[in-house]
Amino acid sequence: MKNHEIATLFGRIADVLELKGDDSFRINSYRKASRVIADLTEDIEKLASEEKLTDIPGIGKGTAEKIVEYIKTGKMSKYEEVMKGVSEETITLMQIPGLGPKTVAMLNRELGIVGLSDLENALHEGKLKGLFGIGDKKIENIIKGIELFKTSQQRISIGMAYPVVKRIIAGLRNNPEVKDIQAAGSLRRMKETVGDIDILASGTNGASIVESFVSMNGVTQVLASADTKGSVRVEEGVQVDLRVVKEDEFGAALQYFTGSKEHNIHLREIAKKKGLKISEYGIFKGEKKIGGSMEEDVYKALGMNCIPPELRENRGEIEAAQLGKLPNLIELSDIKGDLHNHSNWSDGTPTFEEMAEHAIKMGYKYLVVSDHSKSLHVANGLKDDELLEEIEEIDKLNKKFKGFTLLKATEMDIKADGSLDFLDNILEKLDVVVASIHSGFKQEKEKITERMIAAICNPYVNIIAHPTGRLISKREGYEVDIDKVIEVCAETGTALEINCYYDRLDLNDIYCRKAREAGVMIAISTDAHHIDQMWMIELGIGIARRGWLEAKDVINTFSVDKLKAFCMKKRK
DNA sequence: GCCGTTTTCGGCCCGACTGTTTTCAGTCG
Ligand SMILES: Nc1nc2c(ncn2[C@H]2C[C@H](O)[C@@H](COP(=O)(O)OP(=O)(O)OP(=O)(O)O)O2)c(=O)[nH]1
Ligand SMILES: [Mg+2]
Ligand SMILES: [Mg+2]
Ligand SMILES: [Zn+2]
Repeated sequence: MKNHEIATLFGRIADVLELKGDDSFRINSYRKASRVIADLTEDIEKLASEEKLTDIPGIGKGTAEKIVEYIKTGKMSKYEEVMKGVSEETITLMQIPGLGPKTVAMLNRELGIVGLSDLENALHEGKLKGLFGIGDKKIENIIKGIELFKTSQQRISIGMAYPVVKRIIAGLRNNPEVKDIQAAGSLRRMKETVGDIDILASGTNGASIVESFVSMNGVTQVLASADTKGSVRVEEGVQVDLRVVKEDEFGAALQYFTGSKEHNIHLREIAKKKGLKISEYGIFKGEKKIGGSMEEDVYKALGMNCIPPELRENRGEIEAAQLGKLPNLIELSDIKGDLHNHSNWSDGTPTFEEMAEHAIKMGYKYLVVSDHSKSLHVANGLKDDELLEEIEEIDKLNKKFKGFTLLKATEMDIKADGSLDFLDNILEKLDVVVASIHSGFKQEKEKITERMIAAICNPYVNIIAHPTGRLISKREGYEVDIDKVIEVCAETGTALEINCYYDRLDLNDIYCRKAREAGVMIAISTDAHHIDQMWMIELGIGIARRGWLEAKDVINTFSVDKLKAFCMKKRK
């Protein structure tokens, strides 16, 4: 798919136009186009051939033409044109905190600064002094910004940020000045990666709260500290921003600070058309404040139900809310079991007993034991006789439980040649069959898709695990025609997994939404190899909610009998 | 550059902080 390339090009055009001082609204349009294309689940070439490009909100005549040109010729003349005489390095300079397009352009014009090393040299030689609009403090700021830029890390998985934010909030609650406190930003929206951690607190003594914040354990660097806000870096490397507001502003501030930016802008536009004004301080009619202590005030004022944070990406949730058609999103308490877990029979650490004990503690009614299969030597995959033995063990153990069942399963390898690791005479003895790809990542898209489809068409295969194979911190997924996979899953009654492991989160939110729209059932599974990974089901719930899933779309909201029936149905 | 049941032209979210700013531009969230 060329989606990613085209989105990148529009983003670049926006950057360069900004540098050149072009109209900010036009720049915004390119940014918006870039974003909607990146979010698209359809292949943009397909949409172009059907002349449906301008149906996409944010894509008009101009951008549509540029897309078509790129698809036809592999080039976008607007891009080539604006990039003339501009270096990529110069664009990167704008990422330095405190350095915006105006300053970078000026430095380039006046001192011929192209990249970071030029800038550092110029600073060293004191060349910035005396330039228009640059004083000592500005220079100081740029030096700090460069340091911050050099040491800042990439976006991290929400799974890494999650424990950090829990720890910080628990710590700050010890300060009695804190009335209300909650995570906001991308973390509250459960976005798969977060750029920073945003926390909102309320109370009258902001200084005390910020003081607790910057002096808490784990802080390695204090980036800012004032009466109503603080910003630190913690030992995990991530930046944490705290804002403190008055109690009666908490709702409006939480709405603002949760974002997303695009969601906020869209809401504010609607408010404006209704003669209202929304800001982080409240909802206003003229001078009069008409709400803002509760978050839902903001949505109520616009005639909407409160939109769940996970949906707030400006991907149609505002329109749905206006029509009263928000989905009834799945919740953690709907989950009755975990559908992908490893024991010490393959590469996991827990015994069956330990797994069951923990599952029961989590309120589950069942747990799927899905150890690896024989081809996966590195993971100590089970051979036929070992799997048969495992089945016997589990059957024995199950007699001890009341209202809880360990389900017999395998995570069967889909081998590089497309064949499966067990024959039907083994598979028929299992309750659930999970299948997944662990090899041949570099194969052609057609080949990988073919392997996947073959597995999906096997009447014993119920769930395809980590369907794209991506690892958030390490690699893109393998090339697979996800549209085709979704289509065949829908036809065959095969479920797709949201793998909850923090570095996978695969399916992601947008594929998940797409699968649901196609009528594919979803399994939310942790793929836990240790007991202490089972909490990650919370991450998967976040992804599911971002994918607009309701409880009825998810097979592990089913009772054990209904789940078994779901699996058996395919065999008939 | 995009968009429209009050508009096909004239808008496009709103506010805080900083600096060398004398009335505001640039940057950020
Ligand atoms: N109204 C409005 N709100 C904004 C704007 N920029 C940021 N916000 C709000 C919404 C964001 O979710 C929130 C926190 O800002 P962040 O830069 O931390 O963004 P966010 O957490 O969404 O993403 P991140 O993962 O940190 O990159 O502030 C803006 O330009 N206008
Ligand atoms: Mg953030
Ligand atoms: Mg932030
Ligand atoms: Zn697994």
